[in-house]
Amino acid sequence: MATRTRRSQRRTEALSRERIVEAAIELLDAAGESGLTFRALTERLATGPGAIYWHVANKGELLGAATDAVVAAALAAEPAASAKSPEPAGPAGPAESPEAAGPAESAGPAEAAGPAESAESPEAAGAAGAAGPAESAGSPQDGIRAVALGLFDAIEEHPWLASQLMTQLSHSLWETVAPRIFESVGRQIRALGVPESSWFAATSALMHYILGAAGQNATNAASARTLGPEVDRARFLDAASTAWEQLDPDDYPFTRAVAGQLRGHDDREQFLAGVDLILAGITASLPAR
Amino acid sequence: MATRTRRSQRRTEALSRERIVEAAIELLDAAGESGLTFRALTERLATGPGAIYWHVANKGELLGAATDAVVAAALAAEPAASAKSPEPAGPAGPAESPEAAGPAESAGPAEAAGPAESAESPEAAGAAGAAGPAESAGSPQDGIRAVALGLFDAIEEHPWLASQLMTQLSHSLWETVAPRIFESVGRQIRALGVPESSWFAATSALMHYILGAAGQNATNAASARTLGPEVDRARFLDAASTAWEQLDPDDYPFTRAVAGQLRGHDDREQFLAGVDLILAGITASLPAR
DNA sequence: ACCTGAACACCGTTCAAGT
DNA sequence: ACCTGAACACCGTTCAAGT
Repeated sequence: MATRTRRSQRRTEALSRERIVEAAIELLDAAGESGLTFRALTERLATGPGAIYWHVANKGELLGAATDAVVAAALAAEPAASAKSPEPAGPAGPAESPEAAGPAESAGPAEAAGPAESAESPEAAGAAGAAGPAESAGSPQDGIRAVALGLFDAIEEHPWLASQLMTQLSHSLWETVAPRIFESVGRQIRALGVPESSWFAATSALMHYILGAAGQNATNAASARTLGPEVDRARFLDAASTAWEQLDPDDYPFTRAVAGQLRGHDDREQFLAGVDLILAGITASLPAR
Repeated sequence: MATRTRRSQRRTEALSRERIVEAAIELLDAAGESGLTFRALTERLATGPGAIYWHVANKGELLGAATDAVVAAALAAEPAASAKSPEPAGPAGPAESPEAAGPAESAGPAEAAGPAESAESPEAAGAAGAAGPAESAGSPQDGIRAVALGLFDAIEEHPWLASQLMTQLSHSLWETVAPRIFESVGRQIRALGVPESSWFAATSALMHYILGAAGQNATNAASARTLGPEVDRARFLDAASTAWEQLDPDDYPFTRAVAGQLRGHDDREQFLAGVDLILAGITASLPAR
């Protein structure tokens, strides 16, 4: 049974690119990258493949649009590209408007980001104002941590996102999602007092770390989920840690020594420690105040 | 024409897991991840799919084996797991021996790594000896740069590697390739004088950055290659840079300001600058000597 | 302008059968 | 023990045809 319309499909509101992207994100979240299929999509949207191809060029473009929508939503709480925040969805990029905000958010495991909101760059202080409900700390460091955690959480909620951002980062994504991330991270770098000649290098380094670490974490989480439906994150780390402890002592002395730290570590904490490490490197090479 | 045996296939030496992995790497290098097909594999090896499935469980395992082989080769010049370097290929891991060295190396663009070889950790100084033909510098920093460049080059030569390492990093890879990288990077971290309690965090941060940055770079290089068969890397950066310069000034002031640096930058140099940034952060938080 | 759905070429994987 | 190759279920994409 349940062959059709798991979703009570009114199917009044005509097909649109937005609806297709929304459905694609839902499928990706539910079943990973292999879950996004034109067959599954047509069933969920109650159409034929031709209808989808009328709105979307191919699967790659659809993946790109889904990626952009989720990243935009993740950075929306941030002061990134939101000088005109109240309006529904102004066309942010130059070419093909990128689907507005993200659907399928659903506030996952109840706790969500935490800090967020926070700092605008000092020299443009008038714009941000005191609108934050929470603490709204001020330092650029806090701003960077907030952006980093925003992406970290988005990738954890949408594990397929890591692969897209890291390695599918096609031409079109370079022109839509890369600027979003660069802008959010870079404003804080600028606020930190980094000299302009180092902006690109510092921002790139941070972005690479953030995507790398968040991606790895999401993969581990996904692996853990696959092993057993629940309980399992600790079990996964425990298994990996045990395997490391059994490596050849001559070939892998360091890895064996570090196996215990693998077992005990908290992903989120470790992630932020890495961010702070890079921030320490950046501030250490800052010109004298 | 040319339907069969593009490769003059003697086909005497029986099929083996090694030959299959070797052929898989060749296909991946030649045509990317989508180029690895059981059909293409059977043609190149002059067999049927059943023969391959007798040696290999499925495509995922084959990808994992290819990944492990290439990473092992990339780190082989390093002092990682090579206490017994002359011997052909001792079984390094505990389970399923990992294919020995990498085939398909072919010394790409004639120049290759550069530094490499270099330092063993000080407290085991006797083992390394003065065997290096080149400069063989000594500092742990140089060691880390060498490991980082080794992986950077491997990913550039095998662009499919990034995606495997970043997001396909399945259970089995955690137990074969992750320790290789951890060991190579971690020994230098230890030699740097980082306190043991921070080994895991520091090594992880570096590894995430290395994989993230190298992966991004490989993707860009691949995108550039797709646009035009040659010339193109500069053209690709130029196009992206121009697109960034045309972003909305209100929404993307930082990204616009940094577009010029995107155009001019050298991937390799930028990559090493990021490594040094993290090293600066690590040494900055070192306990007083 | 927008949608339908059969059809095409291709994919990973299986398996009865051979040697 | 190792290999063959037809067959199966599924995939992305196309396209003549409808409204």
